[in-house]
Amino acid sequence: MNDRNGKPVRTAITAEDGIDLAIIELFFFAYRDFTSDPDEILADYGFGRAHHRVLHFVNRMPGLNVAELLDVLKITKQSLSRVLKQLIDTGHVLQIQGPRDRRQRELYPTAKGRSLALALARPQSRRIHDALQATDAAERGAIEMFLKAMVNSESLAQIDKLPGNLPGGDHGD
Amino acid sequence: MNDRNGKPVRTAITAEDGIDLAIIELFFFAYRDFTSDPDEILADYGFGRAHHRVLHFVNRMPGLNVAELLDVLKITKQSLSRVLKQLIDTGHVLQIQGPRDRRQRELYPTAKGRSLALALARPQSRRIHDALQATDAAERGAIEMFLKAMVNSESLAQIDKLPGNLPGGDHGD
DNA sequence: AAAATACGTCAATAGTGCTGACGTATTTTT
DNA sequence: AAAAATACGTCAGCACTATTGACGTATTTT
Repeated sequence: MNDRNGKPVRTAITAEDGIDLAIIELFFFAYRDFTSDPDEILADYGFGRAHHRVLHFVNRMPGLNVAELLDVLKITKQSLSRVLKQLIDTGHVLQIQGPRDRRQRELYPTAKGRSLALALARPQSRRIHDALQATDAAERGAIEMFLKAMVNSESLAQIDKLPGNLPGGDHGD
Repeated sequence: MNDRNGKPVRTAITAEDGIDLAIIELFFFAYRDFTSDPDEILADYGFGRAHHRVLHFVNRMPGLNVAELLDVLKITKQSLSRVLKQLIDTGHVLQIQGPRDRRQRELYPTAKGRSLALALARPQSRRIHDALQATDAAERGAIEMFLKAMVNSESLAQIDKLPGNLPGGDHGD
């Protein structure tokens, strides 16, 4: 049964195969390690990565409603509900009835939720800062441009809605 | 119960908080969209991201044994076992008894496994290529250096073992 | 008054990961 | 040769995130 499906391929995939392996692999390792910092903190609260994402965007767009949050995260409301419920029950997030449309629930962080969001962002920011220590402004621009160009246009629309992000800050093209 | 835990914070976290929000958020969206390309292909096979990772590294380091694979992926053997079993049962990966140490199982892709690995890497490589279209060599170097600097030193050791990656290719510092 | 919308929730399922425990084949150490 | 360590596989149970489908309620729009 070991070789029923043909012989083993003994050569490695390499750059000759026309694949940008270097960046594919760097991206994988970099993102894994990038998320490991907040993961450790979250574990103390019994939270996971989903809580982090919700908390982050509630802090970045206070007052957004549930539909808007689902749109940013691109998950279903059933997935969101448990995570959001836990964040509300633990006093990190508040729901306030929409002033114009009372069907809506506006989401806000509490002071506690703000504090946790910053604690989660801090090690990530430090990692970025350290990684950029010998980087000049032009290089940083190239890095941001690259990351932005890796994003789908739908996601890009979400990014441009975040405060402090100059819409159309795309220097390329 | 809505405001038992204090008042809503109505201001957004911004760069003033000393956090590099731009890159944190770009990294999140970029990685999510980067993985969405292979995810669609994997769904046709009933596979998930874990299968992708195993298949990728088996193709990049043919003949590696189970312990080495666990070391690269940083998961437990129990987590690996289901995923690896499925890849073997579907004829994408072969296990061959280690020649020197017969306790070991060397992992190789089949032609089918190689083909799928390339099919999964291709859209990611194209996305990278497109993102870099207006990028010169120096900028590309800065991007690779940044990604590499984002990685933990333990992970870096793994990267340097991959074929085609000049060990110590770190230009920084 | 009827239809659409925003949201919450119940139920079932899938994929990935974990810890702990145990068994077997094989190699290394004593 | 016997004992210990190693490499691997597997069983069992659990947690987190995400999915689809269905249904209910309050509210707004038509």
